[in-house]
Amino acid sequence: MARVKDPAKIDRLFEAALRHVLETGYAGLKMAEVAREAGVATGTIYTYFGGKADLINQLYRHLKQQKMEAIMQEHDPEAPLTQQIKLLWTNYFRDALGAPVRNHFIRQYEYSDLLDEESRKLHKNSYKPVYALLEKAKRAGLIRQLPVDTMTAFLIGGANEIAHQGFGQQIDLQEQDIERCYQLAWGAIKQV
Amino acid sequence: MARVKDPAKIDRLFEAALRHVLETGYAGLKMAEVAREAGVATGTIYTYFGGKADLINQLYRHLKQQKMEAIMQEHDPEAPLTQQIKLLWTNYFRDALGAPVRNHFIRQYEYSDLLDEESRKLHKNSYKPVYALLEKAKRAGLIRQLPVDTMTAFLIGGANEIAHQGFGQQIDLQEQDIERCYQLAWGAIKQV
Amino acid sequence: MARVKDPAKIDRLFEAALRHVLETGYAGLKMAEVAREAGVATGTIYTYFGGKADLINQLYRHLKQQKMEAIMQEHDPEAPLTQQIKLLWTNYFRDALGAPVRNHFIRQYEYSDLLDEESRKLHKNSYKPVYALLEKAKRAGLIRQLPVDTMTAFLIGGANEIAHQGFGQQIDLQEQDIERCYQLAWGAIKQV
Amino acid sequence: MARVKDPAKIDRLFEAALRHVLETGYAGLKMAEVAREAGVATGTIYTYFGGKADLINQLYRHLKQQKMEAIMQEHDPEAPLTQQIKLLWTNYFRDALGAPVRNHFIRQYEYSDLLDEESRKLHKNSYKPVYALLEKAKRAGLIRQLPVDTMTAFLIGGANEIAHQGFGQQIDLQEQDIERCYQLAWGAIKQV
DNA sequence: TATGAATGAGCCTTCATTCAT
DNA sequence: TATGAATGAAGGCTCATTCAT
Repeated sequence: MARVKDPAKIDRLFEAALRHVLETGYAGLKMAEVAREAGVATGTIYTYFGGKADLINQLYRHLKQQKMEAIMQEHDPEAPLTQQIKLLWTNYFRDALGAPVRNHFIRQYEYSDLLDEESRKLHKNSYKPVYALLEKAKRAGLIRQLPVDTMTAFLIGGANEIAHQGFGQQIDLQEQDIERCYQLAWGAIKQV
Repeated sequence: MARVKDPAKIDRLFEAALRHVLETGYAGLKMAEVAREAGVATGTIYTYFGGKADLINQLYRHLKQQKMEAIMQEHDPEAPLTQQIKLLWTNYFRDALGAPVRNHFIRQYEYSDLLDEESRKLHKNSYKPVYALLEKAKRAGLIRQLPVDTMTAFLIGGANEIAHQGFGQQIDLQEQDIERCYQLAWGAIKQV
Repeated sequence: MARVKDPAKIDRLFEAALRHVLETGYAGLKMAEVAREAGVATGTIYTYFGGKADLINQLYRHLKQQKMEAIMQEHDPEAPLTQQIKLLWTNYFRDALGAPVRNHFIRQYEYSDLLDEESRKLHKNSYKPVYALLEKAKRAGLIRQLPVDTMTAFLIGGANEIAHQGFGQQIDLQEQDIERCYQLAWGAIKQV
Repeated sequence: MARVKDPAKIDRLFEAALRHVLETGYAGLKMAEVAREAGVATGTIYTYFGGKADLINQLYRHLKQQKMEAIMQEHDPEAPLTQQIKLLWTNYFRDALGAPVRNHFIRQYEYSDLLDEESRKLHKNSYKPVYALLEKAKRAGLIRQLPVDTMTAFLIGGANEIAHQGFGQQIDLQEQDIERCYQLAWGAIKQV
């Protein structure tokens, strides 16, 4: 009988929230504006979300999940390790440049104390497959014998930096540019 | 004849503002709280700063200048290029880890539209010496033949990433850790 | 589907604003107090008015329109000119004494730079019918051959002065007093 | 030994206060701005005046006294009554047009509750000579047999109105204009 | 006496949230 | 469930007054 919650509204609310929260920050984000841009009444947000903090947390988890899926795209655990590393790095890089707003948001809130328990858990788990892969590669002597989190930092640091620098601009990398960038990243961690 | 403006107040206001703005964001930063923590009355802030935006801009320039000085510390333009690069990178890395709050703040506002003209100019100029150095190294065939901004991204990306991950935690790197990290960074850009 | 805007609130806000603005002046008028006296929350004012300046402008136009209607009450453009003048003057006088607060407010803000374009236009237009009537009377030789704005000043000056002096007191003029006062006003402008 | 209060500063403070209080109202008047325009430090005002209210009261009395002197200029209690009335009216009119700012200020605060006892007393006394003169003229059958305050209202109302309308503009009345205006005023009260 | 930095109460306005419809 | 008017707490900034110099 009663109308049911409308998933399309949630998406529109997510979009509107994301569009603004990076420009204004959490405290500057206006619920009324999010509502207006999503085409719903102010009060309606509270049917879908517990409040501002909940909206941001749900948005975080929504985007984080998208990003994790993007990175694991076509991943084959049976493939050679170097190939797996390259695929994951390339996925990460493409995603960082292709969805800079989403990635900027995730980085911004990753370590903020706005995130609730559930969001934090998701974040923590997101590193696991990468760390596991690098541990294998270490044992295989393919990469340097350094802590995996350090090497991860250098792998994704360059990608994040380029995304950060190009934030707001149109970036149009060719396949060969990606290949070159990967060589930089790989040059950093590969066993010498 | 009257009380004279007290520069120490400015420093205390800077400290208090920095301490809070990263936790709360610009919109969440409360002038009254900054004042209270700096040990002055609310209104006193406005004797030293034009308002919230001006406080943040002056803070940005203050910290950016500190960072630029830290990076150029002991820099010798006559030294061998590889040595110069290593010194600058090491300075950058030490600073990123040693003053994570300051660096986080700078990165946060670097591309925000809160920065005024003067602040933007400072930011723009900050890259010049590094780019110039890398151009020389490229011509000397010491590093890859890639755009200097791309290589810069991979140089500082790892450092930023580690600082970002370790934000809020106590990081205690040994000299040899720094050396190892530099090898990662240098491995990324060095001519193969 | 939601609560609907309540025009009665506007009236209550007008009343409260008028009650205070003459005592305190514009800068001294407190929005919170206006709201409290109107029986609404502070923020509610901003549902109906753009802010303090807008509240005062809308109040001005509201009262000015009331006053204009009061003056033109029962005006008959076909009636003899002297009769028209007498009617308008009497209406003006009755209104000045009967609604001294309203009239004081209008005079106070009439030439202030708080008035926006729309309010100024209203003010400007309000003189037109009186000036037109006096011009006709001049051509008919009924009144002195002097500029109509000068004569208008003497017509309404006495009325305003009495209202001004009696401001805050209870004035209870009899019909014959009004008649006598009109004789003073008419004595000033009538052709000798 | 100690320097003594400087009368020139008082004048400059009066001037600055008068210049602003009409534009902004009492609550909008800024002590710091008055001080700056008078060329003294903010705190110095408090050497000369007890505070904002005292500044305005002293200013009122200062200006009121100036005005009373201007009106009584060349007054000769032995002269014929009609001549005395004409002189006082003319003085009043010239003063209203010649010092519109001063007169506007006086009118504005005349009935405000900002005035202290001393100021109120001065105001009350200022009417006495005019009322006495009109009483004599009434007894002599020169003017209408109406209350003197009513007739006073019509005498000065026109003058005030013209000053009010011309407020802020340059008014340049010729001698003959003044004569004509007096005829209007006299026409109102003279015995018919 | 003069200065102007310092104080902090106070006010306009905003906006997350609630609730009558 | 959807709406948007209503609420009122909170924050940036101002400014009369004080006071150290």
